[in-house]
Amino acid sequence: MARPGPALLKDILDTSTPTNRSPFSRGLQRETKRAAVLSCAAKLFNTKGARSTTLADVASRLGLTKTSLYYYVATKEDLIYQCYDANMRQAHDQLDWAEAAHEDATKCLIAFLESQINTTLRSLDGEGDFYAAPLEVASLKAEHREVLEEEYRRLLRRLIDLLNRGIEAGQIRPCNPVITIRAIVGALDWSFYWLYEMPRKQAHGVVDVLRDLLTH
Amino acid sequence: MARPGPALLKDILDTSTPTNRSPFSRGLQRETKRAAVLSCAAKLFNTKGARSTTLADVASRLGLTKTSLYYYVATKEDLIYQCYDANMRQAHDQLDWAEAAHEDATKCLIAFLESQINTTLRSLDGEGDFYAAPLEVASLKAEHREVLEEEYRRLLRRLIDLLNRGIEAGQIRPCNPVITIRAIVGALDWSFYWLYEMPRKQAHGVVDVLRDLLTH
DNA sequence: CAGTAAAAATACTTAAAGTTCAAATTATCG
DNA sequence: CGATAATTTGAACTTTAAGTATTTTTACTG
Repeated sequence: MARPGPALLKDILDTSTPTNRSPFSRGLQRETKRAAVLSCAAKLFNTKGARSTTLADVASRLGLTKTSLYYYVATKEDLIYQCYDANMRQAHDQLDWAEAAHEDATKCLIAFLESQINTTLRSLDGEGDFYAAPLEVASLKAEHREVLEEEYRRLLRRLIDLLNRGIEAGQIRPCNPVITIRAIVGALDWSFYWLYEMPRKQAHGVVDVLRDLLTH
Repeated sequence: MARPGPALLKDILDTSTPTNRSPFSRGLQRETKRAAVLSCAAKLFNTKGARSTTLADVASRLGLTKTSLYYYVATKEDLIYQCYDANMRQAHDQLDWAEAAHEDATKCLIAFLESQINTTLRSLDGEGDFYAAPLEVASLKAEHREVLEEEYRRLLRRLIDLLNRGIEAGQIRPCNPVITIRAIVGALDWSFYWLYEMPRKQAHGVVDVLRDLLTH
């Protein structure tokens, strides 16, 4: 897997403009950098596995020493958790957004899938967004795992609800909503890998395929 | 996740019958035990992640010390690889079997999905079979990872081919075969988790749902 | 029952990677 | 510029778990 070019932390931030030296800039930069740490870690996690990625790996790609990471995260477990949690939050946010934009349940579901695919694609292209495939949730401490699993179940419930409404409205053909949603979300969880090896044009058509599968 | 009861290695083998003391019994027992080691490891990998599971964890559940495991596997990496590889082989075997049993491409595809689901269910119920969700392939050494990924791609190609034939025959409605197969296989890769929390009766109906999704 | 090979245990070494701490550097602002 | 706070670092420290050498136990065989 070809990795995007180096993403040194100092290159991410533009400290030459006055804006970034405003009274708030300190805090802003810190949060921006924190996000950059998560994003960088997420990419490495996708490439070589979260548990096998060392903090030195992450630091090195950011042009830092591993000690410096502790300025942004408490522990490695915390780093993994934060990555997964950021993705869960983003998924819920995107669903919120889709629900606000579409009265129609089917359209809403499709819009959500589209935004998820787009996030993953932007992550692959190194365009700010990041996506960490939640493959190693099971390795987290119970306290973290349970939070994520609860949010995951809540997402499933929301999607199942939309699917049911789509079926009731006659837009989506009758199917077992639980299993159908599991299949779709399962596909999305792995999408990092298969979208990578797909021409971008085709990748953007994935949503159409999913829509056809559901509605026709 | 409730774990099945202890599966001590000595309890797995019945050494009281003459059959197991045949000239070949030594070799047979060794292979049986090796399989038991893989099976036990696979279950723990599913529960707490492959990389986070220690050899001591595996050994302890088998009623052994971790040193003894080295009698059956070369390294921990080897253990993980063997688990994943066993699953890949089994998938191909099951597909071979399905192809031998069904001339019809659609029936063959469905039969394969059914056997995969059944394997996972038997694994969950501790009935001999085992399934290790291949979530941490990315963490393996390139040499191991590449073998598995090649076999994975080969499986995808075989399934896509079946799907195409089913579409040509008019049994499966037109769809993008690459993405559809990715979704199905993605769903299967996670099935360990969602089948677990599903009533067994419903779980056995998963194949019907998938069939409906493809054919109607 | 004794000899022999397989299987497992004990005790140990080692390596890697997570984590801490005090010191040094850098940036901000009066 | 000089004080102060934010950021980063180097160098240890700690822990954990993989892996090894050796011995002991167990089970088969003649």
